[in-house]
Amino acid sequence: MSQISLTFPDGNIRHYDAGVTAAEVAASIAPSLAKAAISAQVDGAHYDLAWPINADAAISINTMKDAAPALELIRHDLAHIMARAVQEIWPDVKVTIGPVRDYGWFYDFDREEPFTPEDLGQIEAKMKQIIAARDAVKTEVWDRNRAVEYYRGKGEPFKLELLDRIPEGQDIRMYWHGDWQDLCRGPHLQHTGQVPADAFKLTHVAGAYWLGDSSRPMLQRIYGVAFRNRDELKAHMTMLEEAAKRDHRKLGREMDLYHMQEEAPGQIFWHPNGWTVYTTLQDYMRRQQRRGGYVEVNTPQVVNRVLWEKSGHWSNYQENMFIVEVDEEHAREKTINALKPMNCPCHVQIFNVGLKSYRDLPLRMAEFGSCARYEPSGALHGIMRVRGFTQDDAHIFCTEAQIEAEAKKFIEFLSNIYADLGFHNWRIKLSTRPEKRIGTEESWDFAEGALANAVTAAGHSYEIFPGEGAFYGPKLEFVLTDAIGRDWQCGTFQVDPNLPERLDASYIGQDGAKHRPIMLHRATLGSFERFIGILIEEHAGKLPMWIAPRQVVVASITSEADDYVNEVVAQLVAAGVRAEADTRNEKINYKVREHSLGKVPVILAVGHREVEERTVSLRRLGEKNSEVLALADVVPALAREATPPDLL
RNA sequence: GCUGCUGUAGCUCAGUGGUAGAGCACUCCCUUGGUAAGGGAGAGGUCGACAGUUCAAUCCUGUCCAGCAGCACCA
Repeated sequence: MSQISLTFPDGNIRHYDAGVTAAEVAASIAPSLAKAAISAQVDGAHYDLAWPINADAAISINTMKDAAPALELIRHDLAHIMARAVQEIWPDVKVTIGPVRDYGWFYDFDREEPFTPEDLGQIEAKMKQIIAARDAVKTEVWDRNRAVEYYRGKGEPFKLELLDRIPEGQDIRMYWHGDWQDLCRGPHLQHTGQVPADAFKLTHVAGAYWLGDSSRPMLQRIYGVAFRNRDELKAHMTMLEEAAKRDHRKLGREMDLYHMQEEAPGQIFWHPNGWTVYTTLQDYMRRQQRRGGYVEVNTPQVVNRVLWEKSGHWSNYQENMFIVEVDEEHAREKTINALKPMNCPCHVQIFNVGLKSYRDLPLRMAEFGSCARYEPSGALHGIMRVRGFTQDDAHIFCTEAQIEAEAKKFIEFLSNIYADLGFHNWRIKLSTRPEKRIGTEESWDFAEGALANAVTAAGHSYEIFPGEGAFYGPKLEFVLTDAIGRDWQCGTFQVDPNLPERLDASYIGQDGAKHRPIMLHRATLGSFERFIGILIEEHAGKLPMWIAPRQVVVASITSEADDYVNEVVAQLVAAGVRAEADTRNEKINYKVREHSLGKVPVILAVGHREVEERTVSLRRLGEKNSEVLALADVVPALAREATPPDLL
């Protein structure tokens, strides 16, 4: 038998017979390690302790202390244990797949009746029994025909389909614990008892399409979370509770920012507080765009279908558009219009008026464009995914050679704005050519290269999402994460040679001939609605002072201070601060509590003492202590704090 | 759009086949109180909408609407 050399993390090299398992390697080092071992990394790949190692490799033995592999194994094995538990309780349920995901796993089942919350309790109890049984786990490599026979005999159509999808030549591995088996590539723990029985929880059931395809059957997906021990599980549950407190839908109500109601699903009734946030942000963006070399325009809401036919939206986007039929006088047929779902076709109309010269390029045309999209009902989510929204949209008409510089300029523009708004953790995705696309390979190479170079030149990195680009060109997406870890695309930068072509945009080049411009679609915040939602969650409602709708509340401690309260408010308002008086007949405790819950950044309390001394007692949101300051000093200081960062 | 769940006062939620309750919020009164809920009284609901079953429906059934969790969608 041939020998192989395994290199350990400390640089040691040991020699073993080829085919040695990680379990044997661990045993050769120390009995304690053999006992603690759960898996190994072999040349970076995650290996089951029982798999043979056939060639020289770098190896390290994993124990429960290695969080990533430990969690992977625990969650993975729990998926199998759950599937077994379900089949033991309901033998006719068909099993499908059950991958590991953030914080846990899920498994999809095919069953007539829905799983109920009580069922989850029953499944959990059964899982604990399986764990307590400490059934040994074994993996076998099966011949394809045998596996097909087996699943045919058992009547597991989904497994048969999975087998079909395993490429010829790849091992078909069967995973066993007790009498139960599942098709699985592993790796696994050595026995079910290695899974902590008190550190997992089944969380919820939801529908999910088989293989993610909406034309396939809908299965029932059971989600679970799992950790290495009870404390980690508890910490996770606490984290979820904290995240729920940041939910913009809850905070939006508590801060009296907006509401929604069923007569206008997916649309927002902005209250005075919310509209203050909105307009503050919009004013800020308008200043930024002016500085950034944009011109601002405004275009119609209701546009005849003829334009949408030309732009291609009518054939590609119609089911997402609000169609408006108008019975015009004297017209033989109804006129069909659509609310604009995007601003781009209208911007091209402006570009197309008059002749444009190469000297006009790049032409950066911005609009706070109100759009209406008939989003699927199940997609609606608070103010983050709505049917009526306003984009901070712009289209840059330019030449191909200008793409890279414009992209770099935009990334810098966006970085500064995100920083001003308190966002420092965001990612850039580069979506490249999809399968269905137009344009030459050279033009794709060029555009993708220009975007990639621009990101690097602006000092950022990007992740590539192959095939995720639009059919006409690649794009950059700027992604922020919400309170419970969901990603939201906000900024975007897309290269589009298609729409200028369709809508016949052109400019006169240096050579005196007509040329086709490239159009760059770009948005920084994305939509004000979504961005405000993220802003609320990011700051847990404690918005930066300059954005907060009510910046200062001046509260009287005794009604004898009311006149002074009004004087302080008047001075603050005159200095440009959004200040309000609270002279209600309530105790100061009550007022402090209420305005703290309402997320007012600064409360100024005034009583006899402050009236006498012409001071205020200043308390900041989230702080216990207050400080007494001279009114003459406080007004300019707060005015400064309340000023948008670009105006300081 | 699909699967499941939910819809009772402004908010959070009890509850019942015989047309409804709590706490907070709101209004008024008392209280003038020093940094996260002072006390009392009062007002407030077509029990999501529409059908059906029933002597009787907020409760049972059906359809629809909306919300929630996922999935799909998100040029």
